[in-house]
Amino acid sequence: MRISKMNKMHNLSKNQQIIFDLIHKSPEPIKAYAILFNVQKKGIKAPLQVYRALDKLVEIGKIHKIESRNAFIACQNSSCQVSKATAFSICEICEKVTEISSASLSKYLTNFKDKDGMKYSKYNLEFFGLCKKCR
Amino acid sequence: MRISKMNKMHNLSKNQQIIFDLIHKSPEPIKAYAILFNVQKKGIKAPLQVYRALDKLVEIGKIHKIESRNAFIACQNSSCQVSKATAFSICEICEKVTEISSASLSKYLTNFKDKDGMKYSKYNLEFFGLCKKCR
DNA sequence: ATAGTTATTGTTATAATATAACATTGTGTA
DNA sequence: TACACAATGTTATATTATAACAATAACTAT
Ligand SMILES: [Zn+2]
Ligand SMILES: [Zn+2]
Ligand SMILES: [Zn+2]
Ligand SMILES: [Zn+2]
Repeated sequence: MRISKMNKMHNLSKNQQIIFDLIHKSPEPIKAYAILFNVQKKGIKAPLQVYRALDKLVEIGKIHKIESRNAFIACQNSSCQVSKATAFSICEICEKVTEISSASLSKYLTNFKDKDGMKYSKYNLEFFGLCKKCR
Repeated sequence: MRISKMNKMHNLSKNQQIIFDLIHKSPEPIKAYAILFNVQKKGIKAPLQVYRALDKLVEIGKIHKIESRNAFIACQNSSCQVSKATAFSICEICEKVTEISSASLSKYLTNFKDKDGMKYSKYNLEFFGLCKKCR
């Protein structure tokens, strides 16, 4: 039986793979139009092609959007099957972003209840400060 | 001695006041161009006039930007002198946003250290889920 | 195999969000 | 009064993101 080129394990499609590879090798968050510029040599010509791949990659947790920067990074956790509980530290000088994977932080936030006793299904946390190098 | 029209206590300038008033009476986060549309009758004609007022209002903690929505709400805490430690709950259906003021949450996050022992000077947290009405 | 279904791609145009640059006026301070 | 700084006005432009439509590729279930 022939192996499918695209199966249930979220194997990436051509555009998704091209764009993921670029984000993955980028040392800092990369913006949509910077991605577009970089993949034009691979035949991806239009913003929509980029945004569609980004949407999918975010949906399956391979990348995350840094909301305060409108930029994207590869998941550094290898455990974010879904982007529903994310935390990052962002250096305000060099713009380096690190994904925080702290069991106690995620436990605290996942279990957090507001004053009405309400729990939430998803969160995104961005810390700001200066990274080691920039202090 | 004459009382200054604009003093150190962050009294708002004309445009800042107009725009703050609008945001303050808005029941949900409002976007920059919706603000622009609403204040044109008051003589504010250009996006830059809106964005400049927004920048200042954010800086002094009178409003906050909801990053995932590119929209602005008035501070609901009356204690955010500066926008450096913010947390919100966002309903994914009706888009209602509530500012969370939980002493234990802010204490936890303000004191949070990453695995390098690093503390951060600022954070923004957005929780997502369904509000009471939408469940 | 094959029809039906869904995901992905390609393409053009346009919407929505945000800033640059420059000139001018208002305000607080000394 | 002079200086410095904050705020305003204005035009143009940059950046980020989506709408709408058509075509192809891949998966599902007979
Ligand atoms: Zn991740
Ligand atoms: Zn840094
Ligand atoms: Zn506040
Ligand atoms: Zn709701």
